[in-house]
Amino acid sequence: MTPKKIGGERRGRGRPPSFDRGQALCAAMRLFWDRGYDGTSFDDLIAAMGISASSFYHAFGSKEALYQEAIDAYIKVAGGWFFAALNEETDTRTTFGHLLAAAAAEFTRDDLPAGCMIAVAATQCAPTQARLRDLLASQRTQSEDAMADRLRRGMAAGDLPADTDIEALAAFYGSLLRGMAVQARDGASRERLLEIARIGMQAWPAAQPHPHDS
Amino acid sequence: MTPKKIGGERRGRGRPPSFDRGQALCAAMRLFWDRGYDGTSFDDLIAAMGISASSFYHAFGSKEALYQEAIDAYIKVAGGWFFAALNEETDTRTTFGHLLAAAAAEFTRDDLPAGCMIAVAATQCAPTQARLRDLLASQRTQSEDAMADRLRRGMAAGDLPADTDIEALAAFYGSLLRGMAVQARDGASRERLLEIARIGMQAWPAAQPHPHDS
DNA sequence: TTTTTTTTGGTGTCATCGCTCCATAAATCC
DNA sequence: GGATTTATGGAGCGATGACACCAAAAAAAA
Repeated sequence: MTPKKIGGERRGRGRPPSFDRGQALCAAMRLFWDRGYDGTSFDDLIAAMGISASSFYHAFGSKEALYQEAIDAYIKVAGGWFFAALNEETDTRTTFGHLLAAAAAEFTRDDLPAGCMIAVAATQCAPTQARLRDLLASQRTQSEDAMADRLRRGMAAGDLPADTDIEALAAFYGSLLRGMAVQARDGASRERLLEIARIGMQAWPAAQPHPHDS
Repeated sequence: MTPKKIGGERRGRGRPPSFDRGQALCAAMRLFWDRGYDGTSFDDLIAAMGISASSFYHAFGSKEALYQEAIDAYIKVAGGWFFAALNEETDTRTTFGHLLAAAAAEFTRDDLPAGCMIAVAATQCAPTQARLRDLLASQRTQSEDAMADRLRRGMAAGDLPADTDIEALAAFYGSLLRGMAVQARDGASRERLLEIARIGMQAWPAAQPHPHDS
């Protein structure tokens, strides 16, 4: 096979890879995203990545290791809009409104698989896959923690009533996002997801009545 | 093996089964519920059901056929509390509050697997399992339709503003329930789920201001 | 008792899955 | 150019997964 020039700079001794590792990883991510870990076979992977079994193991080690890399790659993609929305410089309520709207849009892109790669992955799996299950559950926890952090900042800024249960509110929006991801995978339209998001924002804690408020 | 007396009445000619079909199906349902379709192997199944491979195929036909029966059995279990809550004779808002609370309780029973068997099943799977995916998606749609029906009745009874988007509201509570199921599988406590449910009820449509309302 | 019907135990099969090995190819370094 | 290093192609391997077959067993029916 004709070796292709990949990436600008090349150095190091041996034969250069005939494929772009990043592109191959991206192809694997899409496949895992769409079909899950079990639903994606080794042969599916190397076909989609355009590489041979030996190159696969040489470059990625194992299916499970590749999956973990794919998760990391996904977090670079989804974490992009997720944290961008969370770190927006607006009041907390607007931030969460935008976060849900961004999710509705991202879950229904036509250039990527529907839904979220992590939201509902490995919730039902064999005991032998406990590692994957824990990995995914941990990622879900982390995204919820990020939302809780943002809510805490919001409370400090006075955007939320002082008696708001931050953890519960973060769990609520985390649940809603996961449910939206399922809807997306079942074929829900972007508009439908936006409606769900809009209703979800109706649950935003009402401001406490203050003596000096209108 | 000593043939066991099972069920009250026996008739028909041949050798009686040495196991209770209902119990075996129940054991399979629990396993599928906990581990999903892919995560449950043939050997796992016959071990949990306490029967041999030949008895398995004789009684259930195939793994996929058994899964469908297990889904039906689950619907008998979960449909019980689900439709009981939906058909409660109260106002619509109270009904949905009780529905979410019932889900929180049922998703965290200590005598059954956590979460819901259907909520997030087969959202990511191989193309060869399109049948299962469609089956599960259809079940999810049905439960959402049932909620929409109840909301429509509620609107007719004046429990909901006339401009309420019924489909969107049903999709919202459907999403929330699925998200709660994921939380449950990730180990969330019943109390946490109840908090999520409580917040979800804050999204209930506000009554339209009427001239003759207080 | 004999026949008929149904279930069971045990063994075998066939495909797939994830993975490994090794000889060879293609690059750099000396 | 030769040595060294890294990647590739291709063949194959052991385990598992889902399932099939068939003779024997256990019941009712004749």
